[in-house]
Parts: sequence; C-alpha cells; structure tokens
Amino acid sequence: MDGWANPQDRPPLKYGSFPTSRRPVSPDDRTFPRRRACPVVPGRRIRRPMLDLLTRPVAAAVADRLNVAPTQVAGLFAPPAKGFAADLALPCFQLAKAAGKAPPALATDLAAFLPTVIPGLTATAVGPFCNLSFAAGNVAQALLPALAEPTAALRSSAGAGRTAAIDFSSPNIAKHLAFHHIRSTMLGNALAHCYQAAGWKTVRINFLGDWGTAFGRLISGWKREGLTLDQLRAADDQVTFLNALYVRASQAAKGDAALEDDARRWSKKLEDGDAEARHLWQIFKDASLAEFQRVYALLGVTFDSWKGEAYYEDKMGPILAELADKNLTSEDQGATIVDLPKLVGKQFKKPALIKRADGGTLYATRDLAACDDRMREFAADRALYVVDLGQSLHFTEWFAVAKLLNRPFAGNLRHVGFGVVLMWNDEPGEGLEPGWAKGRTRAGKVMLLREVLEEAIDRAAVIVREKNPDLDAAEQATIARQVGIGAVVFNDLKNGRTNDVKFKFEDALRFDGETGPYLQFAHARLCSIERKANVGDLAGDPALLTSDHEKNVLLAIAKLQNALERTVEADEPSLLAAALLNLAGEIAVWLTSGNSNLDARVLCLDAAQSAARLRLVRAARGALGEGLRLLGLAAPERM
RNA sequence: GUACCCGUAGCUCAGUCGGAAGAGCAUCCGCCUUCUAAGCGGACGGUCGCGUGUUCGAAUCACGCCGGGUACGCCA
Repeated sequence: MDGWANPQDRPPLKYGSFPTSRRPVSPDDRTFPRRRACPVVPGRRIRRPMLDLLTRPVAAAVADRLNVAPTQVAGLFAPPAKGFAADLALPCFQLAKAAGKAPPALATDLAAFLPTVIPGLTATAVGPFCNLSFAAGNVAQALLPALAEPTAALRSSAGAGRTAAIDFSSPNIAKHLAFHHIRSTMLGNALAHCYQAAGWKTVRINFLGDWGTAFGRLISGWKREGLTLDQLRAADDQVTFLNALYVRASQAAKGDAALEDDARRWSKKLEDGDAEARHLWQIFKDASLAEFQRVYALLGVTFDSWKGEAYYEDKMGPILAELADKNLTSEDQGATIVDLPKLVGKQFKKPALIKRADGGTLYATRDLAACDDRMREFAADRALYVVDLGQSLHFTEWFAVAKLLNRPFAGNLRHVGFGVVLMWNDEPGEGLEPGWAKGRTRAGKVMLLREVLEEAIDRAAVIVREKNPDLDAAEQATIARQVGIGAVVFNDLKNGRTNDVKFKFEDALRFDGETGPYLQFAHARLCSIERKANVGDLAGDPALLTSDHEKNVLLAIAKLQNALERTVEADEPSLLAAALLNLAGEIAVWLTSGNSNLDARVLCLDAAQSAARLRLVRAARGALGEGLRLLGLAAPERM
C-alpha cells in the first residue's frame, strides 16, 4: 500500500511508483499447513513443563494402571467443557483402546481410582471424559515455588543455543510509516521478544526500502525546484515535505517526456554512485530515519541491523555467479530466470526472475544476497520474514532457489505472513457500497501510524484524568501513552495474524473488554495491592491458598509457558495474547471477589493468609507484566 | 485461469494430533461502604458457507462447489 495523501496523487504504476509495503511462508513447507491459522509443527512435541508439575503424577498413575507409556497420557489433558467445574479433562477415547474397555467405563474406572493415589484430587466421570479437580492448596504447593522469579512463567529453554534472524517492519524511505506498518512492526517485535524468552538469541533486522527508481524522480524534482537542505530542515515534517515533493514531481512528469528522462538519468546516476545523487539520497534517507525513529520510540521498538536494499545493491555478483556456475539459470526473453517448474516441480507455474533484460537485479536476488549475508554474519539457525501474505509467491520462489543452491538454512526460512488492514469506508464514491476497504479511510486518506497512536493517546488521556485526578500531569501523560498505545497494539496482536484486520477507530481504541488496557488494568490492580501491603520478602505458605479463584489464577499462570512455546513454533503472538487474557480474567475475578468479602481480600486480617496471597499477587503480577512486555505493551503500575 | 488467505452468535473473532459449540462488543438485568467499576455476575443470541466422503465420532481431515480478499516475468 502506498502513502500518498490522496489517491489521485498516486503516480501511475508504469514508471517508478514507490514500492508497495515491503516485503512473506512457503506453501509446501510442513511447518505451515494449508488451512490452519495457528499451525503447530507436527512431530515436535509442544512441552508444558510448568503444567506438568501438576499433571505428571496423574499421567504416571494412569499410565501405570493401564500399562502404557506416560508420554501417551501426558498429551491428552484438555480444558474441560464449559459448565463442568473441573481444572482439566482426560478424554478416554484413545486410552480406552489400549485398556480394552469402552471409553465411559474407563472414565468411570479412572474417576474411582485416581483420587486414591493422588492426594487432593477429585475426579468425576462424565461419559467418556474423566474430569479432574485439584485441591487449590496442592496446586499452589506444586506451582508457587517454581514461580519465585517474576518472569519464570514466561521462560523456556526450547530454543537454547539457537539464533533467529527476524526481518520486520521494513518501511520505505521518503514515505511515512502508514498505519498498516503496525502489523509487521509489532508482530516482529513480539516474536523477537518471545523467541528470546524461549531461549533463542535474536537479531532484529529492518530491511529498509531505500532503493529504487522512485529516488530518481525525487532527486530530479529536488533539482528542478532548486530546493535546499535548509528548506527541508525548516519543514515541520520532513517526510511530508519529501512526500509532497514526490507528488509534485510525478505530476509534473506526467506527459512530459523531458522530465521523465531526467528522472531516469538521476536513477542511473544514483546507481553509478554519482556523488551528488548519493548525497541527496543520503539526506532523504536520514530525514526518513529520524521520523521512523520517533514512531519506533513511541512503540518501544528497536533494531539490531538497518541494512537496507541499497546496501546489497553491489553485492549480488557472487550469488548470480553461483547460480550460473550451478547451471540453475537460463535466459528467457532477455531476462535471467531460474526455471522453477523444470528444476523443482509443477507446483511452480512460473520461473523466478533473477535479472532483468536490462541487467538490473530484482527483489528476489536482493533477498537471496541479503540472506547469505545475514546467515554468515549472525550464524542464524532460523530466519523469519514478517511480511504481508500478498508476497507469499515471492518468498516461496526465492526459498526454492535457496534450496536449489543447497543452502543449509533453506529449510529454516519462514515467511511469517499476515493479512491486510482494511478500513471502514462510509463514502467509497459513486456506485460503490460502503464497506471494508484497503488502506484508506472515508476521506480517501491514508491513515498514518503516528496519527492513530496520537489519537489513541489523546482519548486515553481523557479517561486517565478522570480516573486518576490525584496524579501529576507528567504521570498522567505517561499512563495515557502506555494505555493508548497498548490498546492499538493489542488490537492488532490479539487475532490470528493471517486474518485481515478490520480497523475502526472505535474498536481499536476501546478500553474495555478483551483489550490491551484490560491486561494493563489487572496489572495495575496487583501493583496497587503490593504497594499497600508494603512488605519485602514474602514467605507465605502456599497451602493456605485454598480458594478456587486462587487456584484458577495459578493455573492460568502455569499455562503461559505452553502458550509461549506454541507462539514461537507457530510464529503466532495471538496465542500468547489469548493466554494473557485468560490470566487477566482470572485475576479480575479473584480480586473482585474481595469487594464483597473482606476475608477474601489479599490484605485481610489474617497475617499468614495475607502473606500467602501476596505471594500469589507477586507471581501473577510478574507473569502478567512479563507477558505484556513480550507483546510490546507497557505494564503501568497505576491507571 | 492457477495459487494462497478467509467464511463459527447482530458485529469483531477464539476454538491447542479429529472427541463436551466459546469470548468480547452490542442489547437487557444486577453489583461501588470498592485491597482501582478500564472491573465482576447473569440473560439474550449459532443448521460452525453448502454438499459428499473418511471415521465409533468432523467446526476441525479429504474432495467438489458457493461467497469475500490477495497474488501471479522484467516493481518491491
């Protein structure tokens, strides 16, 4: 999608339109099954060590009784159906086969047997299911000691020793970060955090769109209008200035062959390393980066590598030579291609283009060169490309070429694709129905990311002032920023990434229900209790945590680890988001239960009881705070 | 035409190897003497797009349709 202020300003496609949003997974790759939004890698067992603390003894007992391997039982535990007051359900279908019994009979048998060997366990057979309830105190004794570190619930060693190179955000120079850039940026940011939490080393790469024929037009326009650096610097917004320049230049060049030629000449000069062209290009790039950094700072996003397309412009020789050496390229209509239908198979309908008829290189070539460079520099084991699904074909093609080149990493390249952002359009123009439309809102304007964030902050500020009149202005502003941005970011992360995002201001900026602020509010409530408790080391006795509310909070915490590992394996932050919503929900129920019952409060009269509950507060606050951080949201202590 | 994404409650979406249909919003009814009501409880609401097949069992798997979206040789 493009970033022109008005659609009519958008240049015709035939020459030098700016690239669409840069940069996708392979279709035939087993890690990305066709119809599943949240794929789980087959063959690789998803672990849940934290929850295993509870289920292991049960699995062992069942396995022992039925004479099967414990691992055959461990994976079966499932959430109970709604309406059954149980913690976990054990479906007996598969085990019934091994036991030579009908599922309901086995369920009945296990329901009678298990409580005799597992202390504190109650079990009820409901048809073919055996529903299990643990005693709250036992759950706390099993889990709380493992949660002494605040972040322990969201740590895993699944990726220890491995490195992931994550390519995300990737905006184009001389254009604004449009709202849709939030997708790649925050998905990539969340994945980088989650990979790290799962033990991976990560490299965050911003593959800037800093090259292309559009810069020839921009330079040509700059020279024609006699603009100066001072004029650029004096602009309120340098990117807007450059954008407007581009629009004027392309308007002027429309139907003016001389200007078109001039733009082409500047493109060529830029490619040839002409000093003046390079100087102007660098100025445009610096101005753009400064603006990008303002937005990244708001979002709290950082990068380790900023090598853009321009960096690789003169580094494609070796890959072209290697392709030729290995007889993988051929000529077709003057262009150099890799004949994928012939070399790989008929799942490919067309060849991959490697070199244009005029000798210029292409997107795929750059990605191949960049990938070699990254793998060498960072010794990465896996590479993620967080790019919209519209570019799937591009990635399947060059991934296939990497395989033909026998790259050892070829099987570990992942296109983390996502759906487009659609805006509600009330007035789409003559003959068109109102509806969801790509990129633009009612006035036909492209929504800029910064504008959306600022609007969200403004709306949050109104509520913050109302709810926290005693806080000083600076703290109110900080909270408004955290909550406003949290709402927008979480709105983008909470659903499966392959869905198209339907953006309405009112929905994205909602502060109640399943939202970022909902998570943040639960966190703030826990912090508030800790402040009031005003205690240091806590040595509460887990056995005193005997209510179902407390048990449910613990179980919700214990499920986070599994959610984290699934998030990493499926490259799907919405899995973590869902687990955090579940946790925040249990926290809210727990804390609210204290409203009408003083004895149920954390800060109650019974000091020992209170100390035990404070341990749970600390564990929950640590887990929720860390979860927010992993998703890229702030965790306010007050709101 | 080919490939990919999507289709589940009025709206927006979850649904973890195939095993018990879920949430938020909206609407309606309750709960502030509050460890923070940005919260909690309840009600209402569904032929899981359609069909066939596989299976003891299908929202889930296979095949075929229908509908919406996206992409398909010298842009990125």
